[in-house]
Amino acid sequence: MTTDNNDADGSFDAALAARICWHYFKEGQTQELIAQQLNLTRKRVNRMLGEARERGLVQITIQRPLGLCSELESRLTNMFGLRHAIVVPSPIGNTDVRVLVGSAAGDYISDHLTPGAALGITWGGTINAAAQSVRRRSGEANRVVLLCGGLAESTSINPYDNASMMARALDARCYYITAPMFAASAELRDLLLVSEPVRSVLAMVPKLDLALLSAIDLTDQSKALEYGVISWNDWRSLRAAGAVGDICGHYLDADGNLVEHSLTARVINPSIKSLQVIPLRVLAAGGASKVSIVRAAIKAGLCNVLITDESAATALVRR
Amino acid sequence: MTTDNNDADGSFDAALAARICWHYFKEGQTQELIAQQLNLTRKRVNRMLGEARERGLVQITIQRPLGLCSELESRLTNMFGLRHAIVVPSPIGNTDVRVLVGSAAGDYISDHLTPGAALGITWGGTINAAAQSVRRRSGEANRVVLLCGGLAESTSINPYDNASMMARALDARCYYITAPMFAASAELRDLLLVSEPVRSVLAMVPKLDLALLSAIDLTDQSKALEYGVISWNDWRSLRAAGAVGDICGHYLDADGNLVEHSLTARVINPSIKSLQVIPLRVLAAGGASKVSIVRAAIKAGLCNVLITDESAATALVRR
DNA sequence: CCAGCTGAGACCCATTTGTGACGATTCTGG
DNA sequence: CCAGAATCGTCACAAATGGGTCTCAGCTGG
Repeated sequence: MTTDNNDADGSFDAALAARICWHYFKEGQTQELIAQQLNLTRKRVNRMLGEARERGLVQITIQRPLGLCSELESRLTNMFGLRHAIVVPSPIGNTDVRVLVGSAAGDYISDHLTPGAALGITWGGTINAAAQSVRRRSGEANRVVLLCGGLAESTSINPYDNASMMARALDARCYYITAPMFAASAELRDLLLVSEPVRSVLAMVPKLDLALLSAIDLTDQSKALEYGVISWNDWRSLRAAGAVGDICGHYLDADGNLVEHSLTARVINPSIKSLQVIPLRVLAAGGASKVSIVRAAIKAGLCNVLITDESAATALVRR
Repeated sequence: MTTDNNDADGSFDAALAARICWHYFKEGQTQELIAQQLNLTRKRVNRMLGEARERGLVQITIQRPLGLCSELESRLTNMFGLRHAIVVPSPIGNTDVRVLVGSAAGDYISDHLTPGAALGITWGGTINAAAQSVRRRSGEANRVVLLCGGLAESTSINPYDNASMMARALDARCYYITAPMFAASAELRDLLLVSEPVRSVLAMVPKLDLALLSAIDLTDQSKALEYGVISWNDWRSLRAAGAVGDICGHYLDADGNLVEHSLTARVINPSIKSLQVIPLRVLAAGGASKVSIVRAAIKAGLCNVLITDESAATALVRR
């Protein structure tokens, strides 16, 4: 009874969990019965089901289009000239909208990432959720490129974490920018950009097939602020300079123009141009706080596929 | 609030159902809360959730490989030289094994049917379940070809029904053999085989990319008998002639050889040869009663991908 | 016009599920 | 070997779920 955990995780019997999930979700049996048959306690079955869902071992897909949302989708597509728009219902409970949008993003990736294709990703809760809900595949020679530098201080959500999760789910080779998100000085940044291995990873960006981008906002609910990615001071001065958020380290104002700021000279990221030539630039962001930066990103040509939620979509199509 | 039912079905609000499913499965809210938010009764939400699952509007996928089964899978693959083998847990309740195997078959189709590809299918409960659980797609120019004739008397599961469901799920053009499964006489069969439109549909078969085949057994639990597809007399004489079942109307003995019988001269179906050249010949069949015919099908070169359940797989690898 | 049918909501109840408390068992580090 | 921690099973209970019945309104066909 070998349990080959290809997950880098010791204490979780994926084989057993999969079997339990099968009987529960596919066969529709009761947890009690499954426990009896498998010689487990009901409690155990219950917990493993929960854990399996959390780990994305069971994937639940809802047939699109999602009705009401599809009208918003076509209006977004037409209004902004997008390739695709996907709108999911806004949470009615206190669920994190990022999980929902991310889940839809994972589905989108699963459907549009062809074998052998290269995927660029950024970081954040949305991307994290996407990685969790992307359909597992193996042996399709995909590559994942992380489009930003790392954070030394491990927050709950770390770029390297995001990338590694996504790569694991896709059985992809993963390329990291081995540099901080913000270099200590502009000089250091310029140095790092042209030095290996950062240079060659950044050189991959224009050849990516698909980029999964997230939007960092600069509202007072900004996660970047909460996680301490940017200082309170930077937050204030960025806002003062007109920035409404950033895409992959490019700070934009409401019209999609680049904002100059002391921080922008220290960011280690792919150039705007190299992002703009990626065929599918998927921006996944939901919630009211992301509306401005999403609109800016579209204007800046950084997004031709939008995945968002109903509330943000409604705000976007107004005006 | 337009409800565009592209399903050929009046009384079912797919948009609403999708929204309910989203809040329930993705967001994890309670039926009560969803009902409140959407101004529905809890009962209604409950019923729509059930209906949505039945209609395959929500798809639940469990990350493969399914542990214990994966050992059986590799043994099957090696022992019979298959391209793939997929083994799902046998039902522990009184669930129909065909639904489970069919569901796995639907997943397989979803993963392996490339855009523009042509899919041949047969009929039966397994295929029905597969059609229900295949991931919906649209605009991918797939084609579905039904590989057998029809049954005039509408049983609960009719070939034309299966084909139409599958085609609808894939947004595919569907090609039917406009002839009975068994012609009234051998002469009529020969006539039909060379006459339009039967001839040209059969001519498509060798060019199919993927065939989803089911196995009809001749045990005393045979569904063919139950549904009255073959008479009790034929059943007896076919068994007496050594047949253990049929694949797409080709009756085989335990070693995979064709069985001669008065019935075989009246079957309207694609030739063995034309089936054998299809790159992916997926046989989906589970349960103890199918073991012999599955083994025969593999020997006859009618199957290079097998989807079955644990009990059948165990029996197959023994001996 | 009315008996009968159908579908939907209201209400009710048995089952199933999620979760917390508590005690037993195993693991771990000294 | 032992103390403490972590894990796991048992029990209990509240919440959530899935069916059932009942009733009523609207419609149907005679």
